[in-house]
Amino acid sequence: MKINSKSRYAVMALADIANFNRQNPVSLRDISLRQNISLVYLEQIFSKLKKNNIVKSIRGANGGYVLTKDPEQIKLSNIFSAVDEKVKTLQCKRESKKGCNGKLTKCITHNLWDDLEMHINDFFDKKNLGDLLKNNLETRI
Amino acid sequence: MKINSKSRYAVMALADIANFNRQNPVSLRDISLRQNISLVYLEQIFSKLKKNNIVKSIRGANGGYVLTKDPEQIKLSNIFSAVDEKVKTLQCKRESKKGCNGKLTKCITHNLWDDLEMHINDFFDKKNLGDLLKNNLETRI
DNA sequence: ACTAAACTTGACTATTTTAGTCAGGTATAT
DNA sequence: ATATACCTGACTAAAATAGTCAAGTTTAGT
Repeated sequence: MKINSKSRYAVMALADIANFNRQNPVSLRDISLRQNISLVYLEQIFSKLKKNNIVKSIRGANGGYVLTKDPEQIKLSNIFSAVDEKVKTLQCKRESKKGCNGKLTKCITHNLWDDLEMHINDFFDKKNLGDLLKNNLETRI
Repeated sequence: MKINSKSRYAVMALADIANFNRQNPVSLRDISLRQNISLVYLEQIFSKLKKNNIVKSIRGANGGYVLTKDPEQIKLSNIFSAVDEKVKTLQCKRESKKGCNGKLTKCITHNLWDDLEMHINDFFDKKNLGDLLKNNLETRI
């Protein structure tokens, strides 16, 4: 089980913005340098974050990105769904309360994966950007 | 985030053994048919489970595999470590309490991934094969 | 008006991982 | 004997990952 780089970078970049400047726009170039993430890759990621209304962009010289909300109001689950990170532990379809893989009964491990999925999603739903900043007051980059 | 097929199959197959017969050896062929998993793939998986002392094999005609312990004593974390499933949400090294990616401070999201990793591992440490069987008494395959 | 800084978009690609297959064994209950 | 079952390692097609590349558009500042 791994977190993919898009999600990881998205969280890092947003935390960087929140950490560095909450008023003025922060340019991707700065984030790229501070967090050591490819600029062009960041552009891809921020395009999605913008579409999902997590950041807004300010164009032109001295432009950049700003958070649309307080860090406390941005849940990790919001960020992940924006960059298409999916927690998917079940192979068979969740909707079919019974019947996996064309059979009549639920597969034997169905409830287990379902449980785990809820567990992880719950975690992401409870953590927000603000929590990250608190955690890193003394060790921030 | 996904569970890979080796881990998923390992859990399914062990649950199948526990569910189907706790005394006599269960052949991979039977598991393959019941759970719809490739026989040769199962052989790969069981080779690892055996090395890690989760099952023992009985060779020859009417042979197969038996659990080495009660289902209640086989934790999912045991199974996963046997088939090399790793929960790895951190990119940087856990050991370095400070200092990620060659920098002097922890990266801003370090504690978050660390937290998540513990969360998931904890879950796998608490669940055992026996729990699976209980969950599936009425809907077993 | 110009221009450099900054964002935008979509196509493309090398590498790695995943999810297996294939071939050719060895061991043993009946 | 021999069929059934386990055992091992090399191999591979397909998908996902982690980006790069090229060619823009927009706009703040001068």
